[in-house]
Amino acid sequence: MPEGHTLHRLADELRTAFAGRAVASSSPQGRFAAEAARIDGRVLEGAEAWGKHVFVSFADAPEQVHVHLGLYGSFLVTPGVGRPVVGQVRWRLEAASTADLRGPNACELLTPPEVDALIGRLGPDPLRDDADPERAWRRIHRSSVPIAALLMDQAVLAGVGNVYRAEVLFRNEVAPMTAGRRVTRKRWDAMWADLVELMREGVRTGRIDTVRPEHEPEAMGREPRADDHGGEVYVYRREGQSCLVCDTPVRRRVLAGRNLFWCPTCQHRG
DNA sequence: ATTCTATGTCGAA
DNA sequence: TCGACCTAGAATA
Repeated sequence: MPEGHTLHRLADELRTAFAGRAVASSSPQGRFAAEAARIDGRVLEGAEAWGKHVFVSFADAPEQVHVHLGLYGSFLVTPGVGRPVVGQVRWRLEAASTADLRGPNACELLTPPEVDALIGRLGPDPLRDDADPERAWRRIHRSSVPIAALLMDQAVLAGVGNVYRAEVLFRNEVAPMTAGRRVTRKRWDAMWADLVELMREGVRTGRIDTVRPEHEPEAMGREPRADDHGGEVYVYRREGQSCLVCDTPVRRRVLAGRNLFWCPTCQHRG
């Protein structure tokens, strides 16, 4: 379930489990075998997330392993070593703990210039202290592209995915098809602050919860719902169900190949 | 048993 | 705008 919070959480887990330790590195599936062998036995130095990308570094090695989970990748860290391999494991790290990477969009060794180039293509990440939201604003405020598409553009903002996109638009009452240039500065500032808060909470809890206390089912006299993405949300994947705030049926449309969910009543601002 | 779907991204048409 | 990538679990038959 990879949006930015998942990757920052993963970087934290990898550091906690492996930083400062010599790690066994292998590719049970074989597709990362040659690269994994080059890392084998080295001391893992760090792991860091930029948007939806994770970079793992090793002592005495200039190259870093770049991992991108894509739509269905997973990187599971569990205690203990020597566990039998189940299914397709692209990369396995072992040192007291075991980390199994499956189905990634990318798992590759990158040179320092390649890492810099990749990071250079990314917009500010709300989860990073060094993020500069002004860079995102400069792109947004002179764009005719709908704000819903801009939020998903990793060159504009790094780490926001389909759930945070839908939810931050809802929480700030912004109509998704509003052109970037029609979004006010005040609204953008509020959306950025909201993303920082929501995504930090996501890193803390490992799930995406966006519903404010006053709109929780209990407060609204409704039955609690169990969402299949593991959190509580206003509109994401709630097509046809009534809006938690105004009862209007939640709408869905496909925008740039992705499902966009919104409440046509609550979301009316630019 | 098979088809479908997904919180993502790239490159060709 | 579309298919490809590539995996696991859920839904359908």
